[in-house]
Amino acid sequence: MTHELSIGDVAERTALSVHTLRYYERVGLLDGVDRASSGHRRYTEDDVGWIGLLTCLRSSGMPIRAMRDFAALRRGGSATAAERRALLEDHRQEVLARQEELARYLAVLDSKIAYYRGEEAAPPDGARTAVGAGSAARSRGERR
Amino acid sequence: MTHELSIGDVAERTALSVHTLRYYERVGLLDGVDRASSGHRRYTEDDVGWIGLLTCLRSSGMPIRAMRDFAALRRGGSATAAERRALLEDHRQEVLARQEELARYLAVLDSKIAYYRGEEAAPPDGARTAVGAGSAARSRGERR
DNA sequence: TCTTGACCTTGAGCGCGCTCGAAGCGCTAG
DNA sequence: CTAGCGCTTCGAGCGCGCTCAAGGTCAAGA
Repeated sequence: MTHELSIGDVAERTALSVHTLRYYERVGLLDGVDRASSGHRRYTEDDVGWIGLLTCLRSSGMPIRAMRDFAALRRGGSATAAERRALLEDHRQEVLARQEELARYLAVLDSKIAYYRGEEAAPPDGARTAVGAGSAARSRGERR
Repeated sequence: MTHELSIGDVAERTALSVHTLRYYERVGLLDGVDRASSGHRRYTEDDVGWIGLLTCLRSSGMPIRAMRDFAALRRGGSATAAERRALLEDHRQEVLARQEELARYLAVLDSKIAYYRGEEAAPPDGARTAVGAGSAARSRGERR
């Protein structure tokens, strides 16, 4: 009764486009998706679950490259469980760091907004108000 | 005594590259940067403050396009204060929403990690664990 | 005097993550 | 029978935010 899912079905359920699903497969995030005799992809419930996890990683800011590594480990089976866990824990730290960073920016925004409300004194358009600047330096791209 | 700053000085102080500073000017985020007789840019402390605010907006996920709008309003002087405030408040909401979203993904990650610790039962690699899926649908690009 | 280096402009290039166009096949409803 | 739709592949294209290369000017130090 597991009426194997078409790419369109999966697109609907995961809120990804069929384009993106095919793209994810191309770049190595999804492997071994079954095919019907017609050549059409047939996804299992497990595939959908895995795609859900991928979406969680992606939407929380993990780059495709790292997701690919994670997918590769998964291919390696239970022997790679510790590595996968480590990867997830690293990512968890990134997410926490990002949250904290956002909190700091929020504080800046709040003070700016307060200034515009005329409830607080602040310099004309944003001197002094900036976050550390020398603090968190380089990189990363987030998404959603 | 306000020894006007060169682009290199500002790059150092803002942790942006000189390329980025020139790019920001090109796309309309910074206007009317003074020039020395040599044609070299000379930034004021106020410029540095404004760039700090821009960096805050950018790093908290505001796209360049919206920043451009904000810069345009600023050009409009005090008459646009209310609009600028509204823009900042909208952005504040975005940041809050993003934080909450990250919190949800964090919960997923935590349960996955717990599973890998063998402390919790979870399906083989991520069925069922996904966030709402039909919830927050489209868009946005974040950064840092 | 010569060299170095920070600056200038213009325009091209890049990495990322999709997104789409073209051409074609196959199932199903009318 | 045929129209239409959803699927297939392959490769190109796009939006974003930088980033860099080329070629030139200028000013200070060895």
